Amino acid sequence: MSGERPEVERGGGRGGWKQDPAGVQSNILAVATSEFAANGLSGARIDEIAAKTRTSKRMIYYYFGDKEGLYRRVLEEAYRKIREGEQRLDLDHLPPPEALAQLVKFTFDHHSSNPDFIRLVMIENIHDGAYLAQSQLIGRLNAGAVEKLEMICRRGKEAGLFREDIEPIELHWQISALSFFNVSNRATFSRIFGDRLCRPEGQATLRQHVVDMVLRFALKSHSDRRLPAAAL
Amino acid sequence: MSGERPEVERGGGRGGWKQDPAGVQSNILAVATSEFAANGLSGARIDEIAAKTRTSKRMIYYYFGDKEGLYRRVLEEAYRKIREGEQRLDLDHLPPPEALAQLVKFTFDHHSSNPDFIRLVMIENIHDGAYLAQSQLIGRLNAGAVEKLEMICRRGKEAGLFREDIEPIELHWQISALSFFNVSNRATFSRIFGDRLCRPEGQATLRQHVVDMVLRFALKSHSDRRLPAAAL
Amino acid sequence: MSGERPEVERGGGRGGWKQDPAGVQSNILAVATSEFAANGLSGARIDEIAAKTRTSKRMIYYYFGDKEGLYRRVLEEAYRKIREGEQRLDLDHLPPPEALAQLVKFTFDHHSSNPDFIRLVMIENIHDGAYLAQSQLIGRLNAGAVEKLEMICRRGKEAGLFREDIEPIELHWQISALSFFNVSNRATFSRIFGDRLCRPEGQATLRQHVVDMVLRFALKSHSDRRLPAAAL
Amino acid sequence: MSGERPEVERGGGRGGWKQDPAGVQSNILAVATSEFAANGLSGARIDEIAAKTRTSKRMIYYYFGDKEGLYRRVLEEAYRKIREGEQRLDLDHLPPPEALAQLVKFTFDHHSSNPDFIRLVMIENIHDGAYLAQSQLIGRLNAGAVEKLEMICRRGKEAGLFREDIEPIELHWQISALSFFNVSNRATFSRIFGDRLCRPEGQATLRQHVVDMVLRFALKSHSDRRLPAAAL
DNA sequence: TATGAATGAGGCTTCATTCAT
DNA sequence: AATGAATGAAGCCTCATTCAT
Repeated sequence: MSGERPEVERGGGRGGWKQDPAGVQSNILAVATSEFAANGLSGARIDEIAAKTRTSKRMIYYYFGDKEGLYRRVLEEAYRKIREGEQRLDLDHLPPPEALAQLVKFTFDHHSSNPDFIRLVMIENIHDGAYLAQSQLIGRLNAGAVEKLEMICRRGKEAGLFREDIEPIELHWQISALSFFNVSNRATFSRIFGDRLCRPEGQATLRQHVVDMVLRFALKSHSDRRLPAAAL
Repeated sequence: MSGERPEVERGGGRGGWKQDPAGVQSNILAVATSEFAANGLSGARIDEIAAKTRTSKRMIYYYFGDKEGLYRRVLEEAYRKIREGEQRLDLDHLPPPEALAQLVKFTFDHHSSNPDFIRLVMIENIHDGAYLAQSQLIGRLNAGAVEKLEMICRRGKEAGLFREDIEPIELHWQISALSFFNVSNRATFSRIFGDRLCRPEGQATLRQHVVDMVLRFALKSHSDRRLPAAAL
Repeated sequence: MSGERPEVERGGGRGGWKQDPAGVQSNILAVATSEFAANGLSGARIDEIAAKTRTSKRMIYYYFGDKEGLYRRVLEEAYRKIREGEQRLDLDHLPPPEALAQLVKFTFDHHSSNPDFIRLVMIENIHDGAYLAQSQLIGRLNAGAVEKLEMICRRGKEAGLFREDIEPIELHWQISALSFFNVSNRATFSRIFGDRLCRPEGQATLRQHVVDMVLRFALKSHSDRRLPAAAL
Repeated sequence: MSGERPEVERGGGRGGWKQDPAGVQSNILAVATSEFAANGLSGARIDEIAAKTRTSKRMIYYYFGDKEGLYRRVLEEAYRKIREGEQRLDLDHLPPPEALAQLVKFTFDHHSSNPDFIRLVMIENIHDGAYLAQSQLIGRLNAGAVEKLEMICRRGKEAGLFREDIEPIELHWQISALSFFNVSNRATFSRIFGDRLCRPEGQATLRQHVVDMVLRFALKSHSDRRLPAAAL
């Protein structure tokens, strides 16, 4: 997300990016994404965004109407790219516990590699999700976000490996919480408790333990098998 | 944190709050806390804060220097109050698993009841923890933030109930992640997946499952007991 | 400098001065020159400047960035105009003593007719020349400021009329001192000693005596001719 | 002037400078002198002055009424000290040309050693001498400022050494101009033409040449003796 | 004689946005 | 499809000064 400017290639060697509406727009969006991610909605500056763009401030208004319109589009694009990434994951051929472990690892890594997305979601939450609510696109996109987990859970329960009371959406909540927090609160956490958990070894451990945590929660244990579910 | 104005009692109904520097300052801080929590550092307006205060804009600068100075103090006070709340929790008399469960529940509830604090931490993370880094106070305060967990872990391991490779700081990370996300991402999560998990019953379930998750992670299971620690 | 507004002609009476960036800028500069000259850098008010302009306060920031940026440009323009005036003086055809006399008279008159320039230089000196130091332009402009004196001195010495130890730069210092002080300290001097020297007759005498002073200093006298240079 | 705080000795070792109105006032004046000299009337800050004082801002108002009142007193004190210094010069026993030379050297050095005074006069000129005009004290003080020159001129003319048309007040103007400019315009002059004339050797030369210049102007030369005065 | 607390007015600057072509 | 010039509104902050004891 951050710094990504695929459209720079567009226009070839003739410097002819003018008259390339799509290129101009995606250039603006790329710059705006970094700026909003870095500074928030109110903290980002249209002038700053324009300056880092290959066009002018005027074009931002031309294509996106106003600051909020630009922010909304940035948010939509961010969700779209993230969901696209998730789609590429194929877990159907794995045994359910393994599939779940892979999904957790993937989520953890994916969040970790997309800090701008995380920051945009944080920012959107600061705004009570008001802009997300306005977007039809995001609603549609996220419908399929728990599909994979639903499939895994179903298969896990059918195989008698997963506890019966496991709910896909809650599992999603838990996996998200642990993967999201890892990026969102890195700054304050490491300033207070040191950056050991943020360094590569710490991250590897954390990642493995998040997998463990989710599996231990979802899988039937010896005791679960002997006890009624309500006992816990 | 939010809405708390202990100084309102001072001076009573006779308007005698003049010449009450401490009261004026804490009034400003209370208002500023809500405003910064609601709108972020750049989004908050000094004029707006001043208007909701019983004093004038000028006094904000008199006591706090500038907007960032006020924000820094708000952040400090927020951490101070939170840590004060945590201090009141006494878990030494409980068996380790029970103590851990209580700590998790407390954290979950505490975060849930202090959304302004959560928002301030989110905001501070958007700013890369830059203001937190400037505060000596917060550094000192948080030194003791994992003390309780250290005690619980030590007792749990001595009793042979906790896995030997459990680390207090990591446990703190996990508990925080799950409790923090519950508040921080409520807006986007519920707009995407519905608000079932946010409603009272959903919250109760989530809370119990967070406890479960942490305990299942920390406690030795039947299989752990039979296998060497390295097996996991 | 003061009151000069060449751009007023642009656009005529039809109000068509919009879309005339150069005109707007020079209008701002003209007004700002008077205001800074009258009140100093800290004493001048952007609001006041804007009010006397045909455009708005906003445009000042649009074109000059901030108050100091405007002041810097004012200073640059002031030096530029002064140096331009000096360039128009042609002294090569006069015998050296006469040329020197003309140069002194010109400087005396020039300073006298450009009190705003004098005040700006006073103000800049109060600021330790900090803004002048930032300007590349002024450095370049002043490179040629003593050229005329160098020529006169060379010719004067070659003709055996000027003392050999006369230095152009020092002569410039002396001429400047006497011409500058005449304007810069007029207020205090006349309030203390009366305004006789400031009235036309007084100024005429002063002017003539400044010429005398400089010539007596630069020219070989009867006694100089008979004595070795070191005797003085 | 600058940094001079004679009252620091007052109060002895008992730290008892409280209840020492005169000491407090002169402390304020000393600080205010530096600040006004450094920053001008509008540039100086009451807060800054107060902070560098051993009392509080409130006392400045207590003793001096307002900012302008303080400035006026600073100006008065500055003139008083300068004139006091001048009084100590005794030239009556010297032959007139020598006396004049001594007076010029003294003035040149005196200005050079009192840059804060020079700056205050520059600042006062920026304000058109308005505050000086309000001060009765300064009027009285300066009455005697040309007395010495009057005496020297009278003696010089009586001895047939000085030109008859030399006027004390004009001579004062010339000496002042050259000595004042040396300090007042040092910043801009040296930034434009290099600091050669400001370094010790340059200053020594300049000083000697100012003496020469004044003497050559005042003294009858061979040619003056032979020609009628009007010829020049 | 002295003072800590408080302040209205006005300063500089920035912001997202629109005008007019 | 694109743009240089212009802008009203509002932001943050500072200033000299006074209040009340």
